[in-house]
Amino acid sequence: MAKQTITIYDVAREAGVSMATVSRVVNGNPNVKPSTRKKVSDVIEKLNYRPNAVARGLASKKTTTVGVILPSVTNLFFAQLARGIDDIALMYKYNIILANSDESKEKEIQVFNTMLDNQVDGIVFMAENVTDSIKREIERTNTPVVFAGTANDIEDAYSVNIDMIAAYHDATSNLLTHKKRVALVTGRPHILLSTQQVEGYKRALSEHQVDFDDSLLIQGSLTYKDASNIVEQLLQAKADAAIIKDDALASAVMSELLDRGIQVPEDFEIISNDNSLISEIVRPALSSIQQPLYDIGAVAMRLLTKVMNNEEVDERRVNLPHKIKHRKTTEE
Amino acid sequence: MAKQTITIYDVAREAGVSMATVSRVVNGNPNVKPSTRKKVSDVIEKLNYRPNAVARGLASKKTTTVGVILPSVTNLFFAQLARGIDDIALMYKYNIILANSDESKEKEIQVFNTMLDNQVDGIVFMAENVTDSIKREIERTNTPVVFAGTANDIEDAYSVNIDMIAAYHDATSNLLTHKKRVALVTGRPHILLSTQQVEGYKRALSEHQVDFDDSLLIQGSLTYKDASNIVEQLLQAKADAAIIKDDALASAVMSELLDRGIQVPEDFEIISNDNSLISEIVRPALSSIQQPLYDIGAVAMRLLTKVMNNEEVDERRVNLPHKIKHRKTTEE
DNA sequence: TTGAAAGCGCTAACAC
DNA sequence: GTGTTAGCGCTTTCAA
Repeated sequence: MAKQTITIYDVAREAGVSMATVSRVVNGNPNVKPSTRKKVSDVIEKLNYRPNAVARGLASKKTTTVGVILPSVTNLFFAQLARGIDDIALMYKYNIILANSDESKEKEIQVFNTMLDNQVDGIVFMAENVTDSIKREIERTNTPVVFAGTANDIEDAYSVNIDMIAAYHDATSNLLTHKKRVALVTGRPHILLSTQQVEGYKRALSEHQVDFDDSLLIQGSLTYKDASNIVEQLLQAKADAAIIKDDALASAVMSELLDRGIQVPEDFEIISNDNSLISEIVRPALSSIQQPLYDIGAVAMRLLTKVMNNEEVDERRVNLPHKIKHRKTTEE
Repeated sequence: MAKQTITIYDVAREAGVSMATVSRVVNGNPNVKPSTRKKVSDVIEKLNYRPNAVARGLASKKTTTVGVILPSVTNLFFAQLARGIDDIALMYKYNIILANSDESKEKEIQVFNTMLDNQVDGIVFMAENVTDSIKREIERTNTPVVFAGTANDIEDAYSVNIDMIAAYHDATSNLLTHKKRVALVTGRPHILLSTQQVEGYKRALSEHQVDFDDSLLIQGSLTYKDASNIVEQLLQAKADAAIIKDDALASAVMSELLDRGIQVPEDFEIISNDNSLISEIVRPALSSIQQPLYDIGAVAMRLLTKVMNNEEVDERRVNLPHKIKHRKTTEE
């Protein structure tokens, strides 16, 4: 037997007031006499009334929920960002709809639109890169969108990130103090993120007066399963150090190197990029570019709350500080 | 300037039909003449009409969204489950609201109720253990709930899992073929999951005629940061093998062991339990209990769709098969 | 401080 | 096949 859903009308009747009054107490509207507030509250308690968020959403045109789109929950990089988003959302009493895009650009657009259908008040968007089609969707809607940890060059976009060029510049410079042939292993070429990383890398190179060597640049949709091939290329190119795009890949590469009797960091230094759990667990522990992942998520969500409330925001685009965390795969 | 939201009414007027007809074509109701279907579809296209899911939810009392509760997105174990859930939800056209409980039992109840407020059609619930208070909430609602990968002893609950007792029995037996002093590192005592794991462990022990030794049982809210303490205890107890509750902890323990010059697997064998990415990446690669995580999630979601549609389900409680995956931390 | 009433955008009988 | 209409449960003017 289905339990009866109890509505605002039931509460009103039972308390001997109008629906409007019940609505007011539920929403903390101050214009209610304390005694009637008490009376209504008691009835709410007694009847165990819970407002229907869907009806509320329809009537008020606000759902107090925000959508979060990320490539994959199993990707620790984005999962960390999600934590920051989640905490701040909770703090500002927004609900979260989290959706995987599964790294598929079609699904990305689909979940984006599903969120709009569900009348989310705003969206935090994360991806490895921003395609033109998703750009178009974002422009078409009035729903505010902020990018978190996602390279983008959209003029007036809300975005929080680190200065990726500077980060890769720093990592490269670090490596260049002990090593001669520093390789760079990034994601697919032509996407903005890779472009930025390569740019930082090249800047450091030229500062140190070393010529860019094409064979030291390895790019692609690489996962840890490609480690063996990558090591092959690295060795061929006589690399003695590398910056590697994520922790899983970096540790796989390191293991492969170790298996071949190459000492890390003596013969080969590594700087990774996620600074996830993995970097601490493997031996030797991975030195890593340290992005304030949680903070990026948190700041992005905070920014979104401002936009949703039409508050003034001074900077649409914020860069948070990064560091190079030296663990055991770089020399002192 | 806000773009005008266009409604079903606009489409109806423009197409010269009634709202009901528009509703019918939007919902694929067959009772529409092809020619008018075409006409309406064209207008929908032209006006770029998108149905408001909130209004639909209110009118139909179905939101076609399901809630997914998990302890943490950064926990790879649950993230894997979430993937399976997500894929099947997509297949059956359900939207997902995913919420972190942050391993807090209060937040767990809060997100549970928020989901009910939002009129989800069903919930997939994941946690390390099921408290009485969440049990009570689940009983209070008519919204179907299925447990995925979470130990529970609720009589008539929908639940998909592995046979944890058997899994730990198998792991222990395996270890016992080469080693004498097999330790067990589990989560907090007194929760059902740990109880099951200990039971499987003890069964194998007695089958192999070895007495249970209290000092070989290490329990608590352990994370990889506790590795050093755990190794201390392990060594003190003269353990030469261990089953360890998750990959992060297992690899941290292994690193600690290695640091102390103890050979794995020669001097010490390890079986881990998540079978995540981490187990493949670390060296030596972790042998592990292999749970069909993705499948557990997928089957749970499939089960939920049946319950939501009032379809017959023959088994409320399903156990999926597990395996012991031998990598490099166990002897052949 | 409170209530009446008109929607929010859609679905689902029911009638034609 | 198609249209009419009464809600779904709530918020929000507006008036009192």
